[in-house]
Amino acid sequence: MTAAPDSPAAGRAKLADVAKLAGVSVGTASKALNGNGRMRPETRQRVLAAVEQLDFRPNQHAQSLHTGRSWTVGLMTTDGIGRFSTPVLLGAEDALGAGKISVLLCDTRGDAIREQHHLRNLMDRRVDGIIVTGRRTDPRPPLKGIEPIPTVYALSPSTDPDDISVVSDDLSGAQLAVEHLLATGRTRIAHVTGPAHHAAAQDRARHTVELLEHSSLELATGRVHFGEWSEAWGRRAAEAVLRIAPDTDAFFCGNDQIARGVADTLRESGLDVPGKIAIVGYDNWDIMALACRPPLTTIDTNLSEIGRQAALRLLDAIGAQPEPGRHTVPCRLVVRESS
Amino acid sequence: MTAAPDSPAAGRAKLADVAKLAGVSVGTASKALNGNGRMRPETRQRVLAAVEQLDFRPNQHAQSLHTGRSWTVGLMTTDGIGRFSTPVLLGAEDALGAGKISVLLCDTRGDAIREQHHLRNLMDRRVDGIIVTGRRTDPRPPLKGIEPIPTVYALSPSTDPDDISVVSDDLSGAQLAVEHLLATGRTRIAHVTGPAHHAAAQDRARHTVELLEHSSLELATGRVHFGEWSEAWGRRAAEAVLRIAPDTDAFFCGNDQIARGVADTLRESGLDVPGKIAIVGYDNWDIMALACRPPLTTIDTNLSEIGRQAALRLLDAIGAQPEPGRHTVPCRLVVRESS
DNA sequence: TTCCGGCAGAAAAACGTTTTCCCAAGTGAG
DNA sequence: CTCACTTGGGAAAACGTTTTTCTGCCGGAA
Repeated sequence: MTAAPDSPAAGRAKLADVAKLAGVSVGTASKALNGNGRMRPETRQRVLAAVEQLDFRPNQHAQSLHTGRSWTVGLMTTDGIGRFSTPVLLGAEDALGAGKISVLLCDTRGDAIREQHHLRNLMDRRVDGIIVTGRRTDPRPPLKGIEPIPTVYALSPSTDPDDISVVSDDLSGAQLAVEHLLATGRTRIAHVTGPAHHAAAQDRARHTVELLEHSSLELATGRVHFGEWSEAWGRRAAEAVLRIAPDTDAFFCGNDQIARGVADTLRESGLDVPGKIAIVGYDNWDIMALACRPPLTTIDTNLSEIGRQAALRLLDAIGAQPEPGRHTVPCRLVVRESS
Repeated sequence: MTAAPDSPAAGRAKLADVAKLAGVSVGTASKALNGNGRMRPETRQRVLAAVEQLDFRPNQHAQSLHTGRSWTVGLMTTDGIGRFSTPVLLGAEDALGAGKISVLLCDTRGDAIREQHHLRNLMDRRVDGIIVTGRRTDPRPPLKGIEPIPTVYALSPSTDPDDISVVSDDLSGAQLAVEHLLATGRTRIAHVTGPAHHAAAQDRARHTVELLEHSSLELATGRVHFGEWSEAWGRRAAEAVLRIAPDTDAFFCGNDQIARGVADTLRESGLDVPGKIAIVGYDNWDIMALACRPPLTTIDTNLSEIGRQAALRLLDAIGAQPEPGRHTVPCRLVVRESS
């Protein structure tokens, strides 16, 4: 039982088949498809009809071999695909998919050997570009040995200012939080956040202090409480803050987990949130923010927008219009019941 | 200022360059590289040395064009890249990366149009295979129109039993939980889980009931408590259970969020966990399980192992050794302080 | 010496496009 | 009626491999 001559099982149609059916040469068929060259409209129609009839789809390997473009970009993530890189990744995939570009996923697990390995692989595949995303906002050293391949760093900027980076605007985040608290009448604000050696913690803390100074205020406890990005730390820190400054009327927390820890301690201490004390988190991690009692007011970092912009800037760079430097994406305030 | 003849900037070396440097023909150089054909060891060495010197790397597009293999598999995820698909995806990427195969990421966002679009794209790229992963364990209809491309369904099995599926073994999960509770002396066990229309909830509940019957026991409240996969539901359900059956001595929950909700209610009711009541969750979602007070004993579904196995079975299928059917991956009990 | 077999390596075909170059026929002007 | 141009379309080169086929050459046996 052999397949009928024009059955799909007879193997993918190639351009030569299309040409034969349309009664033209391969070259002409190609031109008809791509709109190049000049020919009678009627001829073009014949080719297009043949394409339709045979369900022809060009072989991308042949195309890529000839043009040198693979219509593929590599997406390197250095920390598994965590809570942070995932939205970035999806944003990028979305923006690229619209342009017929596919995403090759590479996870380095934070391992330099693996990173180098993936890099070779991407270069062997002649990817058109690379997006690098990391776990946190701390700057990272640029990829080495990718001379001619356009690259964009998302979330974690490159340490080289001549590279293209797209990052979250921590200043706008701190600003939204502080201004929101001030606008709702809070003046004795405590700041509890992650490890001091994380850029995210450090930057947000600095901005917070400066913004308060701008309004002639200072932190309720006189200092920033650095710790971990965990609920447990939030709980401990809340106790400490209340001991040092019982009149605190707001907590601005470095992330939603800390905020939730704070909320738990306050609730269990019988302190009304938001009646007596307001809480603002950071990240808008829905699972955390919504499960919190009460649901958290928080700062959304627009991660998928960061991914989208990284993709668009990569497209620009591939098109030879790179805009080097560090580009920021503003945050968004999400008001819920904790403030 | 032109680049030195053998500088990397002089453009990628091609096999012809290698051949010229080694003083052989391209064909011979190719054979030397791939270990095919016969030749004097010395000749092979000369070629290899040239490869080294020029840092030659074969053009994958040319290879693929000729061999018809792309050394690429598509990974279709139907629900963004959520908490469930991510580990599966990483497991698969890991297993495939070892075999020099790269992963093309496609997110359908649950949209059929988008799914079809990605499918065309994958076929145009002549991927060697496809892995499909979904949000939950509910079966899904098979991909349409991929006749000749090997496909494996991970996490969400295909409704067609002749397809290859790799899923989590809900029976083993329920078994580990129930046997652990029985072994630690609990006999009045309540089961709180997600929506009744989710296969995961339904299956685990059924197995739980059957396992208890096996030990001549029944559920503390006489029935399964279906609801949502949320902490809020866990909190409400715990109250209900305690009202109906105050002598309940253990909660087996359908996921870690529910378990955490239960834990919160119990703690706030002054009931000692695990002294008076034990709690077992499901999923081993570290963020939830560890932040819970006390840290949760829970069932780990080995998601990354599911991804790994899906990849291996896909490799088999690509190698023309498919093993159709539904393959299960057993769960693992993680004991912490809640039991 | 002649033949045959085996071996090293060269030459060429093939994979499926795109693009450049070229030719033939038609059109208009002088 | 020719000449120069334009226009439609064909032929062929190119992309960089792999694989198959082919050609000398050498050694050994008759």
